[in-house]
Amino acid sequence: MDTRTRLATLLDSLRDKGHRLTPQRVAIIRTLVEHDGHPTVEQLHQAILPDFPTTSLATVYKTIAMLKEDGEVLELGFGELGSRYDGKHPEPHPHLICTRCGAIADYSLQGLDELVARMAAETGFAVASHRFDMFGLCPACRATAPKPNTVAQSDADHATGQLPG
Amino acid sequence: MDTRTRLATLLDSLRDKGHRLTPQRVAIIRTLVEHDGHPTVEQLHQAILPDFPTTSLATVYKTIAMLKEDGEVLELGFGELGSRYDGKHPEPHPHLICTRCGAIADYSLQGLDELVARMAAETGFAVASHRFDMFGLCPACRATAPKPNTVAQSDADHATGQLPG
DNA sequence: TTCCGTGCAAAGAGTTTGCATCTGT
DNA sequence: ACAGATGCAAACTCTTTGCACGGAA
Repeated sequence: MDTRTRLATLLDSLRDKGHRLTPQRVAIIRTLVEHDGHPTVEQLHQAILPDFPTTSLATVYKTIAMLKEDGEVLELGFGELGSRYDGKHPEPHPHLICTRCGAIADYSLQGLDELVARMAAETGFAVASHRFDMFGLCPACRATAPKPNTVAQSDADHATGQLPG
Repeated sequence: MDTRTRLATLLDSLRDKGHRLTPQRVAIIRTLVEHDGHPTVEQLHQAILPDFPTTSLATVYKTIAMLKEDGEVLELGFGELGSRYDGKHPEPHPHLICTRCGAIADYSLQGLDELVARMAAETGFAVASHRFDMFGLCPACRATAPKPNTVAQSDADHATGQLPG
């Protein structure tokens, strides 16, 4: 599903559920769906301010809360990196997080769902969702890093994109 | 390694690194290592208050920060469940989290490290650590739950223990 | 004796909430 | 018209920090 279809489908779905499509909401959702990374609440807010200068942070939080309830956004809470959101691919999938530049790359691992199902069967848990994240240095930071183990953090954005998987 | 050995080794290691072994620290660390679950900061604090009534929350946080730096405790940050700590097995391992009663069970999945290594090789990331959590209903809550999909949260403690894995 | 650790209180960040106003339907 | 959304500010939780006192080594 391409971004345009995803946006239209999402908006339809929200309308069907009785949610109102205010300009602010549409702007937030559009940004979320079109964003090629894993934006923070702050980034979403900044992105729509030019179009809707009075939009408050609270509205962004409320809109995200609504989307979360409907399962239309994946929330990635990190301790220090803050919370990031993925409105493009709301289904659980592995992430690779660079502890130096903060880049977050998606990865699709075939067979993961089966693995989760197997663990569920073995333990008796009814697994509804999961989270699989890996932390380390992205290729770019690896090349630049003084020492391969040094862990720092910055806001470099040279690798905020996706990985083929 | 049994709990007793783990405690002694950890204390030795801290001493070797020049940290002072105050009674409060020893109490916090002992509780952390002996705890059969994944205690919160608050729980650790409450646990040592009977022995050291003046201990502050700040000291617990500072002690945990020290242990984290030394890699002697695994921090599990959850959005709503708060942060939990594992001082028994600080190495990354999968967890099964019950979204109804809050129970957190450990699980050891053989072959996980190889899987992570494979993903690292494919993506070029230098993976230093990872996190793999599954969310759903534990066996006990499954049996009690009105509907298998209902997700609620409480502080039931009927299943805070470990799973064989 | 010397720092490091402790404990209190204040500060801080991120997120949520109450409420009056506004608006999509 | 009216239920629902917005925006502002206050509140809230969890965690960190500054600083003077106290205690481990």
